[in-house]
Amino acid sequence: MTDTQHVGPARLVLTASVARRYYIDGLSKVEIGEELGLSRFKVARLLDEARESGLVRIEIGHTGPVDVELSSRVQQAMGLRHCVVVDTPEVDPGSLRSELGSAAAQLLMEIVGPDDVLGLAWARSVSAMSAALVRLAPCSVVQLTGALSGADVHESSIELVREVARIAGGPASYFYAPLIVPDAATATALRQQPEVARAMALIPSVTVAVVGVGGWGPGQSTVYDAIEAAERDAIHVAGVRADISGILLDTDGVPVRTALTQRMIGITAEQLLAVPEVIAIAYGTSKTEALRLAIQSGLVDGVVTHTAVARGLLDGR
Amino acid sequence: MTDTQHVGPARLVLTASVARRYYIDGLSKVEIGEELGLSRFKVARLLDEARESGLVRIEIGHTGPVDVELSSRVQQAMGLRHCVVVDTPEVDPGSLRSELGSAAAQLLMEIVGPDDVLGLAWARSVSAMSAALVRLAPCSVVQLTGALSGADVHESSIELVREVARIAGGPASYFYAPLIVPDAATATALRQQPEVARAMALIPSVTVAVVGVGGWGPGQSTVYDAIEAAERDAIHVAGVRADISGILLDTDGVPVRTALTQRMIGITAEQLLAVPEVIAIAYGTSKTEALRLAIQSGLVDGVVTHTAVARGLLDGR
DNA sequence: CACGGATGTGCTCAGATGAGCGCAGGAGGT
DNA sequence: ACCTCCTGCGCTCATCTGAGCACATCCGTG
Repeated sequence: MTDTQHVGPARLVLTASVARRYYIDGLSKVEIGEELGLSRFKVARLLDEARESGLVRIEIGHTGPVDVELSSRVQQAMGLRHCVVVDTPEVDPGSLRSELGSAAAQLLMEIVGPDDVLGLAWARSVSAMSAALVRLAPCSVVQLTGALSGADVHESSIELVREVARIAGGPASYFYAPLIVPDAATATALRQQPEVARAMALIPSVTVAVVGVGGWGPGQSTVYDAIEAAERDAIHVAGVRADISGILLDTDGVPVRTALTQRMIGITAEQLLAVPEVIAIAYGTSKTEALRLAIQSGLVDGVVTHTAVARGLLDGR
Repeated sequence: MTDTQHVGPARLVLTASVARRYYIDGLSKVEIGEELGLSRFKVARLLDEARESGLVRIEIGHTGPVDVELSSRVQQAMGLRHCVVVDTPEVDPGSLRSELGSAAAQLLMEIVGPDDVLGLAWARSVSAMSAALVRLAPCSVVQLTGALSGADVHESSIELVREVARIAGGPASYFYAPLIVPDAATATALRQQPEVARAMALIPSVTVAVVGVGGWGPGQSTVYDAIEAAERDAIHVAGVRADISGILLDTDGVPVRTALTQRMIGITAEQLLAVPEVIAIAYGTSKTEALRLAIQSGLVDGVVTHTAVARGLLDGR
């Protein structure tokens, strides 16, 4: 109850001595006890007291741009295998994207080995990641989705795959096709093209995939931005709230098949689920709920994001 | 050598998770190992790494006005039984004195028990201490030195003893005599007065003494300020550099007998040495060296001072 | 291909540690 | 004075932990 009950300065200093000897100098409690003429129990109790009273503070700190402590909390809270939270005050989407791209690149460099098969979905953030990659284990690189041309896109899905494969020094599997085609028949036809079929046949062998995440709203998803208003609304009415590189998730994070699904060339929800390690990159607070759904879906095993989104994930619970 | 060698973010976050589970949540290494699928050795190594890399920081903090960490360091470095360092930016001697008086009072309230016999030397800082005393175990209080009248002194040595005894609720032993008399014969005569002799006979029974410390220079020692210039210089030439409530110490911290010694009514160096616990109050950076000598003399067992002096003590080594 | 060094991992075993228990001394009520 | 509660202390025993060792793997070199 009385948390700040009065303790005299002599005891305070004694406690500090014990804490310093233990935590800073690394002595054992027995040694401290012998040195100061205390029983080891007394030493242990003083140490407990020191921590409870806040006399010793233990902090887990930043080392560079990633907030490891927050990363760790999000990882645990959301049940993720990997989580990297970049601590940045940046709000400009472009700068944010390149910072996260860099962090994702570092993560990839660390976790991808020569026996892995790396799958890349098309997303501006994945593209930003490739720009920050400086080396990579010599793994195969597989294209997961068709490309989507946009105003600020200088790289196509194919060029993304080829560039990453070049850095890795491994084989690349790619195909020329758009992510969205006008009708299901065209999609079916495209999928059956030998080149496309051969590339997509490799998808089940992918061990690490990198995908983007967006909400179902303007500016949050390149898919949303690429289709007609009527279809956007229909899909929203169907409950879709998030988009993982073309895979649409409803309000419960469950993948939804829509008319649009038929018209897309890329990895399916089932296939993505089968990938052992899926890393999602998400930036901008407006995507917080989309990211939550993506995690909830079980499709995503790792997340690269920034402080504001990470806080949102934790607070929303 | 390469202290900041490159470690990937995934490992960093894993390390942070382990550190959080261990230091914040208080799990054992075995539990963490089971939870994260690591051997307990791996967990231990990650924790070592975390501390070495500075990812976890352990700080011993301030609680109130005393800098417990610095206190503890000074205590250990100087081989003291007690040390209280008040963290204050204050430089005005009066304010400093009252802050240290308060700290010394708290220390005294803590360490004095009913079986102790408390001896008080005359010093402005000891007077400041009495002003901050709010309660005390019912111990005897003994006057150690005669009084010295000064410009800013409202309390005599006698009043000091009586006031502290009143707060403690114990018997007081005091005598009416000045600290310095004109000649040795007067001093001898005074010491033989029944009242003085009776009071001073109690000095050997003192278990805790509080004294002031000054350097041998203007404004640092009330003794220095109270005598003639010629005598000051002679004593300085004799090597005296510090003054513990009338006991003069040379450049090696060894008590020196001078002509002045004969003329003082108060505790002797031998008697002070015999007191189990002598607490010295010292403030002002100019007294740093005097305090060091006082500690070196072996007469002083506890110190109450402020940050600047404490730093000086440590750095001077 | 053999080699040595560097690195990462888990094992053993002695020593350190934590949880809970019982005891002693003091405070306060009757 | 007596009792009881409460706090602080050290003990025991089962568990945890650290230091050092042995082994596997990787990697560049001769």
